[in-house]
Amino acid sequence: MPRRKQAVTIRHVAAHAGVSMQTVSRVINRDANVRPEMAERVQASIDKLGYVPSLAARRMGGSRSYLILALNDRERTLADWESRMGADWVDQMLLGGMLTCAKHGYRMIIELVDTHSDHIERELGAAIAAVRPDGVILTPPHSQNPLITRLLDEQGIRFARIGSLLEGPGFRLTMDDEHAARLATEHLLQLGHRRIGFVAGSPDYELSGWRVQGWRAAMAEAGLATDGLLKPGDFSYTSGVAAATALLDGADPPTAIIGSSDQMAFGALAVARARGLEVPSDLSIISFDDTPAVRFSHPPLTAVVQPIAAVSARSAELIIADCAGEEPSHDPVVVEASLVVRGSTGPARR
Amino acid sequence: MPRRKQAVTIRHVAAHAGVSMQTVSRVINRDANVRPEMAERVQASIDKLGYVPSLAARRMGGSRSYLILALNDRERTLADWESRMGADWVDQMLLGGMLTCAKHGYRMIIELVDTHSDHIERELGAAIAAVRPDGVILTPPHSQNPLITRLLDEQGIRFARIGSLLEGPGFRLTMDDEHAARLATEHLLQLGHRRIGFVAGSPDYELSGWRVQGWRAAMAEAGLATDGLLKPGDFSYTSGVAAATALLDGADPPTAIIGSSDQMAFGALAVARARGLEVPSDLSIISFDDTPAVRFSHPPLTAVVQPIAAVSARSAELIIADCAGEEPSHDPVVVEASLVVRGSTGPARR
DNA sequence: CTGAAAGCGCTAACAG
DNA sequence: CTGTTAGCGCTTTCAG
Repeated sequence: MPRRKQAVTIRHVAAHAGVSMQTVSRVINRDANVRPEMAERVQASIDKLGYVPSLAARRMGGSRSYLILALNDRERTLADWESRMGADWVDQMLLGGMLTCAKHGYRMIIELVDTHSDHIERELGAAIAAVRPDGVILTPPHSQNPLITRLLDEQGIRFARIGSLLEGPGFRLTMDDEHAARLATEHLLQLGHRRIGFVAGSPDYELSGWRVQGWRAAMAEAGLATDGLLKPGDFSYTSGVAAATALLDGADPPTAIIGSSDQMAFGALAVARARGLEVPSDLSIISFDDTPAVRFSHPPLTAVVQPIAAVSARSAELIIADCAGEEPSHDPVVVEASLVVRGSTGPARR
Repeated sequence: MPRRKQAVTIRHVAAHAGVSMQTVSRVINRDANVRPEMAERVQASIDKLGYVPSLAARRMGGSRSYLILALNDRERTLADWESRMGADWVDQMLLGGMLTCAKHGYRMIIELVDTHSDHIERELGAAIAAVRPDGVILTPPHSQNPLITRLLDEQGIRFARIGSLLEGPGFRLTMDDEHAARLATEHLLQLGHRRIGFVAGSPDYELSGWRVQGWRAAMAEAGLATDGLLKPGDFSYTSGVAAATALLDGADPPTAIIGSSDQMAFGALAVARARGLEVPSDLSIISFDDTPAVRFSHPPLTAVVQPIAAVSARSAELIIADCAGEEPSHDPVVVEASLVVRGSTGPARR
């Protein structure tokens, strides 16, 4: 094989511009201590030679790695990919995170880690040792896993926790699930619904509780009772079926159901269909997530949109700004979710 | 901020095991020239200390970067992500490529590059200079872009070309689109169809031609004419609508249509519906790609499955084996596509 | 504001 | 088979 063409290094640029390597380094790192004309000259050489610094060498030099790790739950992610049902959580993370990284010269690397695993620390530790990322973006349920956050904290690696408000290190970001649940509930209230059922998400997720709170609060403000209207679930289709069945079998069944995930809402839709209930005329349904599938059901689902791309982008920004030395606030960042009205919600039947 | 905990390096392991750094290096690189007992002792120290070599340092040492770049078309990928219609090309690449990389200690980095851009070389060159990947996986249409393949070749970077059989450097992989088109055509022939329309994909893609060939060959073998049955398309929904319209407006309209993409097949489905044709009783439809959306249409589409995960995995394997010094064959690798029969195909109407 | 020196963690090329 | 030596390309000291 032909010898790999030697790439242009900082040394070449230095020679070309007639300055020290150090000055070139200062220019590429936007260091203030460079005379403008000097910087300009160096920049000209950089452009001329098409110089791009090597990530590996920069890392070795003792500075940043310009790498951000996006951690996702291995089991769930693989199941999503293999089932090919269109769940696009990772894509949205890439859309927001990767593009933001690119804008700042960073790259994003996706990493899958088991949640329910005793060697979680070994797995994550190995990834960190190998990659030495400048930051890690944690999604639920990792974002609230103390094994993970502690490890990261000990290693002095900054990280963002999406969907967690637990005290502790790391940037916290939420999509204000409570508010989102209110939005959904209020939409139904405006349509005249009075009995609105709610299917909770897995209790392992902080945000499951927030969503219940939002629904409860909106119902309370409307002066409505919630007795028998809350059913547990775990985000899965089957749990949605079970919850909807329980809800509709109740003494005073709801005319609308909010599911804490798209899958659970689909479960409710199936139950409705099986019982000959028309959606939305007999039963309105709202889901959480707004994954692609909700666009394809009949009717398509009114859904709470999780702005994953936006929150990933913010996560990356927080990490990158922190790397750059900007002293950032550690207050939770809120990227508000919104409601997209589609065909699964309509006026309550009188 | 607390000083970043100094990670364990090869030096620590060497000291712990009482050997030279070089010996440790040999062990982690599975070099043959190490006595088994020695290797065992070193490995014990590695495990004890939880040592994981730094990617950056390995790169700097002059060996591999353990990074593989997966190049995708920027415009199309972003459009897919933003539309949230469930296209999962990137996910499938990750599923196959990332997992394979992980198995060998590599990581995969997704990179988006404009196809129709004059600064394509600058963009790609910069990515390569920064990352110094050990290999690049090219998907269509990049895989047949001479600007890209030449650049990679000049830089001495190995790469895999998915969906291209053009002569030249790089590993070539296909999903045997010709065979796939035959499969689809033969399925329809068996159902008694004699007039089978075909909507071609964008002529910018080599595989568009292969698919047409497969269809033509199968028709010829069945002794059937193809006059007026081939319509051009560009993979898009609207082109599918146009093609299906032209086909059904023809003198002797087809009873079945094969679309070279899911989107074009959806276009055909829409046209059929608009004309009051029942699918599959009045018109059978088959699509190429098998993206998630085909599972959600009514009826769900019979489709040619593009085994993107498998072909990405093979790509990564080829690159990694090549890096490891194994002398690989440069014959095209074929990962066969398959046909999934769903509800959009049925017996031809008599 | 700029330059020189030292070293990051690892591996290649040699010695032994 | 194992150890020694010399960098890789950059950034961090620290001088000027």
